[in-house]
Amino acid sequence: MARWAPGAAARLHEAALRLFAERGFETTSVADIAAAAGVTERTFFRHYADKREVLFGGEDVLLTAFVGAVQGAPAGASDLAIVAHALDAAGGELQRIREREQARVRGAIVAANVALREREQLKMTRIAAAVAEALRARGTAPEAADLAGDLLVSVFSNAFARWIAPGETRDLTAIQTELLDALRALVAA
Amino acid sequence: MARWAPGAAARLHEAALRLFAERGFETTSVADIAAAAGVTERTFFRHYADKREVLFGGEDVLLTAFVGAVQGAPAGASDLAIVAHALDAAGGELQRIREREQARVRGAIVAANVALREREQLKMTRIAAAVAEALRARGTAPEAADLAGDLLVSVFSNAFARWIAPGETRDLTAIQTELLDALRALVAA
DNA sequence: GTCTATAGTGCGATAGAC
DNA sequence: GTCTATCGCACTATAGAC
Repeated sequence: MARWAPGAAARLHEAALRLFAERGFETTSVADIAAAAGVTERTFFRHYADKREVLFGGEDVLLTAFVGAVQGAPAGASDLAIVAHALDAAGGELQRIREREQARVRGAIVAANVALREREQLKMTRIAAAVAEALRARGTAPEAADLAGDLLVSVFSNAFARWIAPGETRDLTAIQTELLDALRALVAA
Repeated sequence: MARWAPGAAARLHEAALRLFAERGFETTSVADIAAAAGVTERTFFRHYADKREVLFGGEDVLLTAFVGAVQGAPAGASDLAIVAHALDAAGGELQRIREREQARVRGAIVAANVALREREQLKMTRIAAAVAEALRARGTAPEAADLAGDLLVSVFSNAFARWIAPGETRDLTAIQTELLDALRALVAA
């Protein structure tokens, strides 16, 4: 018999998700979450640097998927083709590991709180910077790489928001492709 | 003789800028700023909702300039032409009201701290949303409007970062025009 | 695991301006 | 009298230090 039940991080994550959904992010204290998970406040902060991080645990999965796809894109592909390839690869990966309903619950929690929206945007900015860096490593000019990174994040974020919108049933990658086409039309006009 | 010196908000802003530049954002407490401005902590929070806001006072000047330019763009202009027009108008306005050296000091403070970078990104996201809304009001399709708002913010942010980079002497609007051209080339390829 | 600094809120009291 | 800006104090929660 273990001294404590194992999987404290996972229990904290589950408890936090449930309490945030029920009572909101701000009105749920770290003490509440810790108590619900059967640990002390101190243990919460050992697993998560701050209260928001409990909702941003596996965030670098997405970043890694995007960067890996950029690195693995065919040689000689245009920057926009690389972006399209990365969106397809990472979008597919994301759908494999995250259920849409689960994403909807989390999305509603994040949307309801400014501090969480800020954290989400930081995550996306980091992805944009990492993609830009991966493009520069392939030889793309610095300015173009930065713009392409932002562009990828813009298409992904807009597509993701629509993917978790109520009533939406299309594939994430299908929405991404549609938005990328809309972007081409926008800039070509 | 007034009971207190007037302009508490301005004094707090100046004191905060100076102390953040000297000692960093995190290592400067609100009590330090308030003391330097000759008021109490409570007065700081009456003028600024939180510690970061003291650096984001006139933020809606930029948002207003962008939205106004979108609304004032010639009828029948393409979405990209409207974006280009708004960048020119708001970029010119920004240079009129903000000195580059002052922007460099503030930029260094913001760049040195994650919480401030998050706040800055929230500001840019709000601009993107407001521009998208203004475009939708002109009849642009929702998806295209959202993408165009992000695109405007991407060009502006990248141009602004380069404008305050050490050694840079070009006009903000010139950098914006160059980046918008780079974006056209990127998407056309 | 405990202790402490700091951010941020709520509310009543106060002193001038109008 | 009303309105407004400030003070002063008590309080909670986060987060880091020890």
